[in-house]
Amino acid sequence: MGTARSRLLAAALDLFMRHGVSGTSLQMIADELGVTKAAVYHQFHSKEDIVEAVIAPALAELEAVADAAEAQRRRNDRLRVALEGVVDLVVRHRGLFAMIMTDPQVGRLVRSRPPLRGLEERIEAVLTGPEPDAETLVNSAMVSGALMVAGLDPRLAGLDDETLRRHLTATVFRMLHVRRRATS
Amino acid sequence: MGTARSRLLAAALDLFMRHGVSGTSLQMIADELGVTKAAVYHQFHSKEDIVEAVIAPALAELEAVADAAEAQRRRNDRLRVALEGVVDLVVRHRGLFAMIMTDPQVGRLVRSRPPLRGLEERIEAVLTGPEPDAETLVNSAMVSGALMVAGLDPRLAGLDDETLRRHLTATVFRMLHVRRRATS
DNA sequence: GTCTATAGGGCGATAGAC
DNA sequence: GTCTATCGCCCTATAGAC
Repeated sequence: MGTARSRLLAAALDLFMRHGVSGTSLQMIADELGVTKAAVYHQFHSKEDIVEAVIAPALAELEAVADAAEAQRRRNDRLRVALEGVVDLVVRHRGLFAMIMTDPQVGRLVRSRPPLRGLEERIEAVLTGPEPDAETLVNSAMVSGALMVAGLDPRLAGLDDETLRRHLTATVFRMLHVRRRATS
Repeated sequence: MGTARSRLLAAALDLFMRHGVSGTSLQMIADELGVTKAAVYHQFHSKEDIVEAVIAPALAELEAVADAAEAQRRRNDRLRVALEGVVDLVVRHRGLFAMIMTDPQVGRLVRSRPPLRGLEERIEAVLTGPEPDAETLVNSAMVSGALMVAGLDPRLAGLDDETLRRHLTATVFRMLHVRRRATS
Protein backbone atom coordinates (compact mmCIF):
# COMPACT_ATOMS: atom_id res chain seq x y z
CA MET A 1 0.00 0.00 0.00
CA GLY A 2 2.91 2.38 0.59
CA THR A 3 3.03 5.12 3.18
CA ALA A 4 0.01 7.15 4.19
CA ARG A 5 1.58 10.10 2.44
CA SER A 6 2.10 8.33 -0.87
CA ARG A 7 -1.39 6.83 -0.82
CA LEU A 8 -2.76 10.31 -0.23
CA LEU A 9 -0.83 11.73 -3.17
CA ALA A 10 -2.00 8.93 -5.45
CA ALA A 11 -5.63 9.48 -4.47
CA ALA A 12 -5.27 13.24 -4.88
CA LEU A 13 -3.76 12.89 -8.35
CA ASP A 14 -6.56 10.60 -9.45
CA LEU A 15 -9.24 13.00 -8.19
CA PHE A 16 -7.49 16.09 -9.59
CA MET A 17 -7.44 14.52 -13.04
CA ARG A 18 -11.06 13.46 -12.89
CA HIS A 19 -12.57 16.61 -11.35
CA GLY A 20 -9.91 19.28 -11.70
CA VAL A 21 -8.10 20.83 -8.75
CA SER A 22 -10.72 23.36 -7.73
CA GLY A 23 -13.37 20.70 -8.32
CA THR A 24 -11.71 18.42 -5.76
CA SER A 25 -12.31 19.06 -2.06
CA LEU A 26 -10.24 17.78 0.83
CA GLN A 27 -13.36 15.91 1.88
CA MET A 28 -13.31 13.98 -1.42
CA ILE A 29 -9.67 13.06 -0.89
CA ALA A 30 -10.39 11.98 2.69
CA ASP A 31 -13.39 9.89 1.59
CA GLU A 32 -11.31 8.18 -1.10
CA LEU A 33 -8.86 7.10 1.60
CA GLY A 34 -11.57 6.27 4.13
CA VAL A 35 -10.32 8.82 6.66
CA THR A 36 -11.39 12.29 7.82
CA LYS A 37 -10.23 15.67 6.61
CA ALA A 38 -8.21 16.17 9.79
CA ALA A 39 -6.11 13.12 8.91
CA VAL A 40 -5.36 14.72 5.56
CA TYR A 41 -4.26 17.89 7.32
CA HIS A 42 -1.88 15.88 9.42
CA GLN A 43 0.13 15.11 6.25
CA PHE A 44 -0.19 18.45 4.46
CA HIS A 45 -0.83 21.84 5.94
CA SER A 46 -2.93 23.12 3.06
CA LYS A 47 -4.54 22.09 -0.18
CA GLU A 48 -1.87 24.01 -2.05
CA ASP A 49 0.78 21.85 -0.38
CA ILE A 50 -0.93 18.76 -1.77
CA VAL A 51 -1.04 20.16 -5.29
CA GLU A 52 2.62 21.10 -5.04
CA ALA A 53 3.64 17.65 -3.82
CA VAL A 54 1.63 15.97 -6.59
CA ILE A 55 3.31 17.89 -9.39
CA ALA A 56 6.80 18.30 -7.93
CA PRO A 57 8.40 15.05 -9.21
CA ALA A 58 7.24 15.62 -12.77
CA LEU A 59 8.42 19.22 -12.78
CA ALA A 60 11.84 18.17 -11.52
CA GLU A 61 12.09 15.72 -14.41
CA LEU A 62 10.96 18.42 -16.83
CA GLU A 63 13.75 20.66 -15.57
CA ALA A 64 16.26 17.91 -16.30
CA VAL A 65 14.88 17.68 -19.84
CA ALA A 66 15.33 21.43 -20.29
CA ASP A 67 18.93 21.16 -19.07
CA ALA A 68 19.72 18.32 -21.44
CA ALA A 69 18.14 20.07 -24.42
CA GLU A 70 19.89 23.38 -23.82
CA ALA A 71 23.24 21.58 -23.65
CA GLN A 72 22.98 20.53 -27.30
CA ARG A 73 24.95 22.56 -29.82
CA ARG A 74 22.78 22.19 -32.90
CA ARG A 75 19.23 23.41 -33.14
CA ASN A 76 17.95 20.12 -34.51
CA ASP A 77 19.52 18.27 -31.59
CA ARG A 78 18.05 20.67 -29.06
CA LEU A 79 14.63 20.09 -30.56
CA ARG A 80 15.09 16.33 -30.69
CA VAL A 81 16.27 16.01 -27.08
CA ALA A 82 13.53 18.33 -25.79
CA LEU A 83 10.75 16.56 -27.68
CA GLU A 84 11.92 13.06 -26.83
CA GLY A 85 12.25 14.05 -23.18
CA VAL A 86 8.84 15.65 -22.97
CA VAL A 87 7.19 12.75 -24.81
CA ASP A 88 8.77 10.35 -22.36
CA LEU A 89 7.47 12.36 -19.41
CA VAL A 90 3.97 12.58 -20.86
CA VAL A 91 3.90 8.84 -21.47
CA ARG A 92 5.12 7.89 -18.03
CA HIS A 93 2.98 10.40 -16.13
CA ARG A 94 0.03 10.37 -18.54
CA GLY A 95 -2.65 12.77 -17.26
CA LEU A 96 -0.43 14.74 -14.92
CA PHE A 97 0.83 17.22 -17.48
CA ALA A 98 -2.69 17.84 -18.69
CA MET A 99 -3.62 18.76 -15.15
CA ILE A 100 -0.67 21.11 -14.84
CA MET A 101 -1.28 22.81 -18.17
CA THR A 102 -5.04 23.13 -18.15
CA ASP A 103 -5.98 23.92 -14.57
CA PRO A 104 -5.74 27.68 -14.06
CA GLN A 105 -5.16 27.22 -10.32
CA VAL A 106 -2.21 24.91 -10.91
CA GLY A 107 -0.84 27.27 -13.51
CA ARG A 108 -0.86 30.13 -11.01
CA LEU A 109 0.86 27.96 -8.43
CA VAL A 110 3.59 26.85 -10.82
CA ARG A 111 4.24 30.39 -11.96
CA SER A 112 4.39 31.71 -8.40
CA ARG A 113 7.21 29.38 -7.29
CA PRO A 114 10.57 30.94 -8.28
CA PRO A 115 12.46 27.69 -8.95
CA LEU A 116 9.76 26.56 -11.37
CA ARG A 117 9.00 29.89 -12.87
CA GLY A 118 10.60 30.19 -16.25
CA LEU A 119 10.62 26.45 -16.81
CA GLU A 120 7.77 26.76 -19.28
CA GLU A 121 9.63 29.55 -21.00
CA ARG A 122 12.83 27.51 -21.26
CA ILE A 123 11.05 24.62 -22.96
CA GLU A 124 9.20 26.99 -25.26
CA ALA A 125 12.45 28.78 -26.12
CA VAL A 126 14.07 25.50 -27.15
CA LEU A 127 11.08 24.63 -29.32
CA THR A 128 10.78 27.98 -31.07
CA GLY A 129 14.33 29.33 -31.09
CA PRO A 130 14.95 33.10 -30.90
CA GLU A 131 12.49 35.50 -32.53
CA PRO A 132 10.17 32.85 -33.98
CA ASP A 133 7.86 33.63 -36.89
CA ALA A 134 4.11 33.07 -36.70
CA GLU A 135 4.28 29.54 -38.12
CA THR A 136 6.86 28.40 -35.56
CA LEU A 137 4.90 29.99 -32.73
CA VAL A 138 1.69 28.28 -33.78
CA ASN A 139 3.36 24.91 -34.29
CA SER A 140 5.11 24.86 -30.93
CA ALA A 141 1.91 25.81 -29.15
CA MET A 142 0.16 22.98 -31.00
CA VAL A 143 2.82 20.51 -29.88
CA SER A 144 2.19 21.39 -26.24
CA GLY A 145 -1.52 20.84 -26.64
CA ALA A 146 -1.11 17.67 -28.66
CA LEU A 147 1.13 16.08 -26.04
CA MET A 148 -0.99 17.27 -23.18
CA VAL A 149 -4.18 15.72 -24.46
CA ALA A 150 -2.39 12.49 -25.35
CA GLY A 151 -1.88 11.81 -21.67
CA LEU A 152 -5.52 12.50 -20.94
CA ASP A 153 -7.57 10.84 -23.69
CA PRO A 154 -9.27 7.68 -22.40
CA ARG A 155 -9.03 6.13 -25.87
CA LEU A 156 -5.26 6.08 -25.50
CA ALA A 157 -5.28 4.72 -21.95
CA GLY A 158 -5.15 1.17 -23.28
CA LEU A 159 -1.98 1.70 -25.32
CA ASP A 160 1.27 0.50 -23.80
CA ASP A 161 3.99 3.06 -23.12
CA GLU A 162 6.23 2.02 -25.99
CA THR A 163 3.51 2.22 -28.65
CA LEU A 164 2.26 5.57 -27.40
CA ARG A 165 5.78 6.97 -27.21
CA ARG A 166 6.60 5.90 -30.76
CA HIS A 167 3.54 7.50 -32.35
CA LEU A 168 3.76 10.67 -30.28
CA THR A 169 7.40 11.15 -31.20
CA ALA A 170 6.80 10.58 -34.89
CA THR A 171 3.96 13.09 -35.04
CA VAL A 172 5.56 15.89 -33.03
CA PHE A 173 8.73 15.53 -35.15
CA ARG A 174 6.55 15.85 -38.24
CA MET A 175 4.75 18.89 -36.79
CA LEU A 176 8.03 20.73 -36.22
CA HIS A 177 10.03 19.37 -39.19
CA VAL A 178 12.62 17.69 -36.94
CA ARG A 179 15.08 15.19 -38.41
CA ARG A 180 14.78 11.84 -36.71
CA ARG A 181 18.45 10.93 -36.16
CA ALA A 182 21.01 12.62 -34.00
CA THR A 183 23.47 14.85 -35.84
CA SER A 184 26.63 12.79 -36.14
CA MET B 1 -22.91 47.62 -24.69
CA GLY B 2 -25.52 45.05 -25.73
CA THR B 3 -28.23 43.57 -23.56
CA ALA B 4 -27.69 42.74 -19.90
CA ARG B 5 -27.82 39.09 -20.84
CA SER B 6 -25.14 39.30 -23.51
CA ARG B 7 -22.85 41.37 -21.31
CA LEU B 8 -23.25 38.77 -18.60
CA LEU B 9 -22.33 35.96 -20.97
CA ALA B 10 -19.29 37.82 -22.21
CA ALA B 11 -18.08 38.49 -18.68
CA ALA B 12 -18.72 34.88 -17.69
CA LEU B 13 -16.77 33.52 -20.66
CA ASP B 14 -13.83 35.75 -19.88
CA LEU B 15 -13.76 34.65 -16.23
CA PHE B 16 -14.30 30.98 -17.07
CA MET B 17 -11.28 31.05 -19.36
CA ARG B 18 -9.09 32.82 -16.83
CA HIS B 19 -10.08 30.90 -13.70
CA GLY B 20 -11.87 27.80 -14.92
CA VAL B 21 -15.56 27.17 -14.37
CA SER B 22 -15.38 25.84 -10.82
CA GLY B 23 -12.84 28.57 -10.05
CA THR B 24 -15.37 31.23 -11.03
CA SER B 25 -18.09 32.22 -8.57
CA LEU B 26 -21.28 34.10 -9.31
CA GLN B 27 -19.90 36.82 -7.08
CA MET B 28 -16.95 37.26 -9.45
CA ILE B 29 -19.30 37.53 -12.41
CA ALA B 30 -21.49 40.02 -10.56
CA ASP B 31 -18.45 42.11 -9.55
CA GLU B 32 -17.20 42.15 -13.14
CA LEU B 33 -20.52 43.64 -14.20
CA GLY B 34 -20.80 45.95 -11.18
CA VAL B 35 -24.03 44.38 -9.99
CA THR B 36 -25.04 41.98 -7.22
CA LYS B 37 -25.40 38.21 -7.36
CA ALA B 38 -29.17 38.54 -7.25
CA ALA B 39 -29.10 40.47 -10.50
CA VAL B 40 -27.22 37.58 -12.07
CA TYR B 41 -29.85 35.15 -10.84
CA HIS B 42 -32.50 37.25 -12.49
CA GLN B 43 -31.02 36.34 -15.88
CA PHE B 44 -30.08 32.71 -15.22
CA HIS B 45 -31.56 30.35 -12.69
CA SER B 46 -28.31 28.56 -11.91
CA LYS B 47 -24.60 28.59 -12.60
CA GLU B 48 -25.07 25.57 -14.86
CA ASP B 49 -27.50 27.61 -16.97
CA ILE B 50 -24.80 30.21 -17.50
CA VAL B 51 -22.24 27.62 -18.56
CA GLU B 52 -24.74 26.12 -20.95
CA ALA B 53 -25.60 29.47 -22.49
CA VAL B 54 -21.92 30.33 -22.90
CA ILE B 55 -21.08 27.19 -24.83
CA ALA B 56 -24.35 26.66 -26.70
CA PRO B 57 -23.63 28.76 -29.84
CA ALA B 58 -20.25 27.14 -30.43
CA LEU B 59 -21.64 23.65 -29.96
CA ALA B 60 -24.43 24.37 -32.46
CA GLU B 61 -21.80 25.42 -34.99
CA LEU B 62 -19.79 22.30 -34.23
CA GLU B 63 -22.84 20.20 -34.97
CA ALA B 64 -23.16 21.89 -38.36
CA VAL B 65 -19.53 21.02 -39.06
CA ALA B 66 -20.19 17.38 -38.20
CA ASP B 67 -23.19 17.35 -40.55
CA ALA B 68 -21.18 18.85 -43.40
CA ALA B 69 -18.28 16.47 -42.92
CA GLU B 70 -20.44 13.35 -42.74
CA ALA B 71 -22.14 14.36 -45.99
CA GLN B 72 -18.88 13.95 -47.94
CA ARG B 73 -18.45 10.74 -49.92
CA ARG B 74 -14.67 10.36 -49.84
CA ARG B 75 -12.67 9.89 -46.69
CA ASN B 76 -10.18 12.62 -47.59
CA ASP B 77 -13.04 15.08 -48.13
CA ARG B 78 -14.68 14.16 -44.83
CA LEU B 79 -11.38 14.81 -43.09
CA ARG B 80 -10.79 18.05 -44.95
CA VAL B 81 -14.25 19.47 -44.25
CA ALA B 82 -14.17 18.45 -40.60
CA LEU B 83 -10.70 19.90 -39.98
CA GLU B 84 -11.35 23.14 -41.84
CA GLY B 85 -14.62 23.56 -39.96
CA VAL B 86 -13.13 22.90 -36.55
CA VAL B 87 -10.14 25.14 -37.25
CA ASP B 88 -12.51 27.92 -38.24
CA LEU B 89 -14.48 27.50 -35.03
CA VAL B 90 -11.35 27.48 -32.89
CA VAL B 91 -10.07 30.63 -34.56
CA ARG B 92 -13.31 32.53 -34.23
CA HIS B 93 -14.08 31.45 -30.68
CA ARG B 94 -10.46 31.17 -29.52
CA GLY B 95 -10.41 30.06 -25.88
CA LEU B 96 -13.94 28.73 -25.75
CA PHE B 97 -13.14 25.26 -27.02
CA ALA B 98 -10.27 24.97 -24.60
CA MET B 99 -12.70 25.66 -21.82
CA ILE B 100 -15.13 23.04 -23.09
CA MET B 101 -12.49 20.38 -23.54
CA THR B 102 -10.38 20.90 -20.46
CA ASP B 103 -12.81 21.75 -17.70
CA PRO B 104 -14.12 18.52 -16.17
CA GLN B 105 -17.32 20.23 -15.03
CA VAL B 106 -18.10 21.48 -18.52
CA GLY B 107 -17.31 18.07 -19.95
CA ARG B 108 -19.84 16.45 -17.64
CA LEU B 109 -22.45 19.02 -18.59
CA VAL B 110 -21.91 18.55 -22.31
CA ARG B 111 -22.09 14.79 -22.02
CA SER B 112 -25.26 14.92 -19.91
CA ARG B 113 -27.30 16.84 -22.48
CA PRO B 114 -28.80 14.37 -24.99
CA PRO B 115 -28.71 16.64 -28.08
CA LEU B 116 -25.01 17.31 -27.56
CA ARG B 117 -24.05 13.89 -26.38
CA GLY B 118 -22.40 11.99 -29.16
CA LEU B 119 -21.23 15.16 -30.89
CA GLU B 120 -17.69 14.53 -29.71
CA GLU B 121 -17.97 10.96 -30.93
CA ARG B 122 -19.23 12.05 -34.36
CA ILE B 123 -16.27 14.37 -34.89
CA GLU B 124 -13.84 11.75 -33.62
CA ALA B 125 -15.41 9.13 -35.91
CA VAL B 126 -14.88 11.37 -38.95
CA LEU B 127 -11.26 11.92 -37.97
CA THR B 128 -10.38 8.30 -37.29
CA GLY B 129 -12.69 6.35 -39.58
CA PRO B 130 -13.96 2.90 -38.55
CA GLU B 131 -11.74 0.62 -36.48
CA PRO B 132 -8.72 2.92 -36.34
CA ASP B 133 -5.24 1.58 -35.62
CA ALA B 134 -3.10 2.92 -32.79
CA GLU B 135 -1.37 5.53 -34.93
CA THR B 136 -4.63 7.00 -36.18
CA LEU B 137 -6.06 7.06 -32.67
CA VAL B 138 -3.03 8.85 -31.30
CA ASN B 139 -2.92 11.36 -34.14
CA SER B 140 -6.57 12.32 -33.94
CA ALA B 141 -6.31 12.80 -30.18
CA MET B 142 -3.28 14.99 -30.77
CA VAL B 143 -5.19 17.11 -33.27
CA SER B 144 -7.88 17.85 -30.69
CA GLY B 145 -5.30 18.94 -28.17
CA ALA B 146 -3.30 20.95 -30.68
CA LEU B 147 -6.34 22.93 -31.78
CA MET B 148 -7.61 23.38 -28.27
CA VAL B 149 -4.42 24.95 -26.98
CA ALA B 150 -4.12 27.14 -30.05
CA GLY B 151 -7.17 29.06 -28.93
CA LEU B 152 -5.78 29.46 -25.45
CA ASP B 153 -2.10 30.34 -25.79
CA PRO B 154 -1.48 34.03 -25.04
CA ARG B 155 1.44 34.04 -27.49
CA LEU B 156 -1.02 33.47 -30.31
CA ALA B 157 -3.53 36.05 -29.12
CA GLY B 158 -1.84 38.70 -31.21
CA LEU B 159 -2.17 36.81 -34.47
CA ASP B 160 -5.01 37.79 -36.78
CA ASP B 161 -7.65 35.19 -37.62
CA GLU B 162 -6.46 34.58 -41.17
CA THR B 163 -2.83 33.92 -40.22
CA LEU B 164 -3.78 31.65 -37.35
CA ARG B 165 -6.25 29.73 -39.49
CA ARG B 166 -3.70 29.18 -42.27
CA HIS B 167 -1.00 27.75 -39.98
CA LEU B 168 -3.41 25.63 -37.95
CA THR B 169 -4.88 24.11 -41.08
CA ALA B 170 -1.50 23.35 -42.60
CA THR B 171 -0.25 21.61 -39.49
CA VAL B 172 -3.34 19.53 -38.71
CA PHE B 173 -3.42 18.39 -42.37
CA ARG B 174 0.21 17.36 -42.00
CA MET B 175 -0.51 15.55 -38.74
CA LEU B 176 -3.25 13.44 -40.35
CA HIS B 177 -1.77 13.12 -43.87
CA VAL B 178 -4.71 14.95 -45.47
CA ARG B 179 -4.44 16.16 -49.07
CA ARG B 180 -4.97 19.90 -49.31
CA ARG B 181 -7.34 20.12 -52.26
CA ALA B 182 -10.88 18.88 -52.60
CA THR B 183 -11.29 15.67 -54.60
CA SER B 184 -12.48 16.80 -58.02
C1' DG C 1 -33.50 44.78 -13.72
C1' DT C 2 -31.57 45.65 -9.69
C1' DC C 3 -31.52 45.83 -4.83
C1' DT C 4 -31.17 44.02 0.50
C1' DA C 5 -31.33 40.22 3.30
C1' DT C 6 -30.88 35.66 4.41
C1' DA C 7 -31.15 30.60 4.28
C1' DG C 8 -28.56 26.34 4.17
C1' DG C 9 -24.56 23.99 3.13
C1' DG C 10 -19.75 22.88 1.93
C1' DC C 11 -15.36 24.77 2.07
C1' DG C 12 -10.44 25.12 4.05
C1' DA C 13 -8.42 25.09 8.27
C1' DT C 14 -7.54 24.56 13.57
C1' DA C 15 -7.62 22.60 18.46
C1' DG C 16 -7.09 19.03 21.30
C1' DA C 17 -8.08 14.02 22.81
C1' DC C 18 -6.57 9.30 22.01
C1' DG D 1 -1.97 8.96 12.53
C1' DT D 2 -6.43 9.32 13.23
C1' DC D 3 -10.34 10.99 15.60
C1' DT D 4 -14.42 14.55 17.10
C1' DA D 5 -15.78 19.03 17.15
C1' DT D 6 -15.85 23.48 15.70
C1' DC D 7 -14.74 28.04 13.50
C1' DG D 8 -15.46 31.53 10.03
C1' DC D 9 -15.88 32.11 5.32
C1' DC D 10 -17.84 31.89 0.85
C1' DC D 11 -20.78 29.40 -2.00
C1' DT D 12 -25.34 28.72 -4.66
C1' DA D 13 -29.81 29.93 -4.37
C1' DT D 14 -34.33 32.21 -2.81
C1' DA D 15 -37.72 35.84 -1.13
C1' DG D 16 -39.50 40.06 -1.59
C1' DA D 17 -39.08 45.35 -1.96
C1' DC D 18 -38.34 49.08 -5.38
